[in-house]
Amino acid sequence: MDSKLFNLKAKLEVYKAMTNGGNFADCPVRDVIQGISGKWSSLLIMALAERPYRFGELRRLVPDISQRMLTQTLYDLQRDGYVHREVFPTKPPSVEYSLTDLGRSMFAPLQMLVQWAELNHDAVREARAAFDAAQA
Amino acid sequence: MDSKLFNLKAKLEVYKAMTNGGNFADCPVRDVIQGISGKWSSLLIMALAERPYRFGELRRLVPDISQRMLTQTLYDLQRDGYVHREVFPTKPPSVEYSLTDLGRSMFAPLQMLVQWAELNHDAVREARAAFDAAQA
DNA sequence: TAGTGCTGGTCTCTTTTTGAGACCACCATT
DNA sequence: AATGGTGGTCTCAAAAAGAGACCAGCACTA
Repeated sequence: MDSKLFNLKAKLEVYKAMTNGGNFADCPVRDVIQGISGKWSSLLIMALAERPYRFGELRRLVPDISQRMLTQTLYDLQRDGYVHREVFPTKPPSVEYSLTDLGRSMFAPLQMLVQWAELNHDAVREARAAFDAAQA
Repeated sequence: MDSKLFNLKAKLEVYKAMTNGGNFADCPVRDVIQGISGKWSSLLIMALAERPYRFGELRRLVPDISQRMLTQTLYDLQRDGYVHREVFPTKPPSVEYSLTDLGRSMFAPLQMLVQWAELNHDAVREARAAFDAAQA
């Protein structure tokens, strides 16, 4: 099998899905991507990929998230099926958040992006500095 | 038990995982991820990965983006080094946006996420429906 | 017994971000 | 002379996010 041809075909398939046949509005990929492209979503998924966390642990782990946004982002992730929420009847009741199978399967490609970010953050910062210098 | 020490250890573990060995003060992954996690960023990168586009083409391609957000998102992507902006001295002057090498290298892992989204958007939609039904 | 802290939130208010749409100069076509 | 396409900016309203007060329940402490 010709791997280049295969890649091209896969690529075209992806574009087709992305564009919903030429229409970028009402596209399922967009629907899914937007669900995880919030400011805190990917961060929380990365944290929960390591191990389950409780609400207060996450709050302390990500010090600059407001309690309100933590509640809401976890709610949204739970709604989309990435995160499982379990209440334990301890006193006081504790709530544990963990990734579902769907969440874990989504984390695999997300991790690629994280690795890219780690490798290329210098290039991005340099581009930013160069752009700002050129603007001034 | 020393809860402060425990929390600090957990913190370091997670950020180590996220940054693949980096430290907390300079968390590059978050910086980079947030640059492409906007509502329109990934969408425009996906479009420009196909071929260069002009401003008006992009506007028609993504009908529900406002002109203001298109301008701003392209500006941000250009600043971070993902997108190249070239003005052609035609009459009226036309502006072409294209991915840089950095942008193309970033699109590779982003594409993984897009493929995942294409394969799993049914699962996500079902999770959403089930969750909403359970809430009602 | 009264205070203090920890649990996981909700509620309100303010600030930031986004969206909708008017407006702009320039030029070609009709 | 009017119309439409070029790539924007500007203003104002709406939506989203941030800051911080507040809550009930229980455990520990003074």
